Amino acid sequence: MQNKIKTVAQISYVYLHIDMDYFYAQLEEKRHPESLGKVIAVCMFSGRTEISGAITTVNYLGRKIGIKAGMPIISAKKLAPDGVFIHADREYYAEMSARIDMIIRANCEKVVQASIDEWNAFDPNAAEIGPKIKQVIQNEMDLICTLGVAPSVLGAKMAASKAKPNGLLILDTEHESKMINESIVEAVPGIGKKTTEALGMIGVKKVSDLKKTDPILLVETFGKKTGTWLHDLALGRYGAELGEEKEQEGISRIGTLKQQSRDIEFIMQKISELEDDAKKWLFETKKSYKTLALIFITDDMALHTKSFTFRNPLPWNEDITKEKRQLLEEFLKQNSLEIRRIGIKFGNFMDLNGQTTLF
DNA sequence: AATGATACTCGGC
DNA sequence: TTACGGCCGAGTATCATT
Repeated sequence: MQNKIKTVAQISYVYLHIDMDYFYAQLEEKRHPESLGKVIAVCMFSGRTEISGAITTVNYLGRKIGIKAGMPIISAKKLAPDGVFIHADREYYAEMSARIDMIIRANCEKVVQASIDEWNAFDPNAAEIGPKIKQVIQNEMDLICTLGVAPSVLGAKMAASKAKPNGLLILDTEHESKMINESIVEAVPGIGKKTTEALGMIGVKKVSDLKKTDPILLVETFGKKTGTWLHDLALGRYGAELGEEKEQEGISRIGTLKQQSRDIEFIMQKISELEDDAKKWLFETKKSYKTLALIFITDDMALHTKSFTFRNPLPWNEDITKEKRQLLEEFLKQNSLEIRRIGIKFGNFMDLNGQTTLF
């Protein structure tokens, strides 16, 4: 304890993860003061029946009584008969997200937006900047969020997960590896149900258990990429890079049919509506695409896709009636179930000379 | 064996 | 016990090419 002046190298707290708490529902709370003290859930209504649809986000009051994203609205209403159920307004959420993005960019050296309500950032002074960002978002937008600050991107993200809602957790190298090692493997982003189950079979429950696991076994079980990554995790090699901001790789629109159907004209009609909307985006962003896909959700809720890649990129206004119909007919030939929801996706963006638009 | 393209499925919010 | 949206990127399977 002699050397109290020793500076904990600030360079070790370089990454931030910023996560808006129950983002859509929090925004709607502000617009619906009558929801104060109540469950508020943001919903996507399919238009099929009065209440058919699913929950997108719910506040913590709702989560406490078991309402979750993805749940049918009718199930949620049974759990919270007095809850406030709001139509999703994605445009508004995107606007608010852009404002938060500006606040974060004004404060950090490097920023990558990870989703509509999540950011990763780099700054040598992350430990000082983190609390400040939280305060500015609170003051300027009246919104709460959770921040994690740590020596690695992974540590920052896991710190935020642990601290939410309305939290701030700053970890140095030692506490970061302690937190990660003591976590159950499922808490690590990138480890889902399947990997968790497979790890459980070889006796791995916590990240620290990975230390006792033969790396060769990990590679044999999970393949080179995942196996090596898991071994690195055990050794405390979390990887430091922030990654590059990625361009959007596709544009898709999905909708629910008024009733389930196998009628080609009826389905083609719905596809055209969705196509028009997606093409607006292609036009506005000046994208040409090489891949066209149709997305089918059958009566049993299973999702299927059929896609077609053109030899050359197509401009937004090129007629693709023939290809659409072909994909639909092919699907109907291979599947006997009725279609409940239908979608269209344009992807594999290129400029018209065939150069990729992604870096 | 590694790499890349394509088609398709899964999972998070 | 069922019920059920609309996106996105990541992951996986398969095949051709090197």
